[in-house]
Amino acid sequence: MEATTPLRNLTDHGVKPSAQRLAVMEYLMEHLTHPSADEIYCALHPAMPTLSKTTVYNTLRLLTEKGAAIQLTIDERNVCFDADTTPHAHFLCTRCGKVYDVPLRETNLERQACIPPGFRTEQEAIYYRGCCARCASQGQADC
Amino acid sequence: MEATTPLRNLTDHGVKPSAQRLAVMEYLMEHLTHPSADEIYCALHPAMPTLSKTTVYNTLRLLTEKGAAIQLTIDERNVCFDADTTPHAHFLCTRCGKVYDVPLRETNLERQACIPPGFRTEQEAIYYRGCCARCASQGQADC
DNA sequence: CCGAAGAAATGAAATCATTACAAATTAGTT
DNA sequence: AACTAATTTGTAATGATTTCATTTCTTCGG
Repeated sequence: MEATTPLRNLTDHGVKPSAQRLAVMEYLMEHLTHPSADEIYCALHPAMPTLSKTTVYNTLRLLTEKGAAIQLTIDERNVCFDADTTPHAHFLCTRCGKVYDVPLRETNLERQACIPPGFRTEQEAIYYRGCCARCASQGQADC
Repeated sequence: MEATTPLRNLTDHGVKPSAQRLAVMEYLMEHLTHPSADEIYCALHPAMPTLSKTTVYNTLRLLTEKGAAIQLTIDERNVCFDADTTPHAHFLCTRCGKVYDVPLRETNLERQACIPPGFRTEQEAIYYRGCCARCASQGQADC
């Protein structure tokens, strides 16, 4: 699934490429660490000094609208993004703040809940919160 | 599960009662519509003019820490809250913004994903987004 | 190759949810 | 009543995100 390029990933999802959009897409594909808009901006800005934060926000919205990326609301502090659009869950460590990918046992997630008739599901997400292995081993009493 | 009172719901979860905490808890139990902190504040303020928004935020954090309520991050605009702490999923209609409860087929949600060893899960959530039945029927082309 | 029209990007200012903090109030205890 | 701790209050700060008017690119016909 990493066999595609940032450019193809844009065009395949109907996003007209630009230098900025390519940069954001490339960053997302190379950093599957669920970065926030601000993290992406700060990482890209040195090499692309004219990049504006608004453009990063606009691009991320476009990417999620077109299905080229996923928007995660697992962290109440800020939205973060994932270029891996295949079905998987996420785990937020409330100690270190890191968001981990978690594989799913079944891919047909909709089967899990009884969505009432007439409702049309467009996105689904499974979020876990807790303490990750690293924090648990290094951690204090509450871990 | 609605067989308890706001007062009991507080004390059973180790929350020392106060007029403000009771008011917030009572509002949550009577309005299972997943209100935000601001909605709760605006609803309670007329009858309790000295109530401050900070207290609402503090109380909601306390309630979720003690397990007397659930914090939902399904809406990226603001966190919202649910006094129903039994396992169930949520559906956000991106048209009207309403958050619906969705029953689960299986209650052992952790079985669903492969949480790596050493990770300790403290909360789990299943979120759906899409178009609710009401918006779909009233709705425009995209519904 | 040139210029118009539309699309995209920029940057500054506004918005809005949430938090920080210090002062005031209330509750609990001797 | 007096004292201490817990709670509440209100204002100010923070910080993510959006708005919007202006500027810069693209594209495309002539």
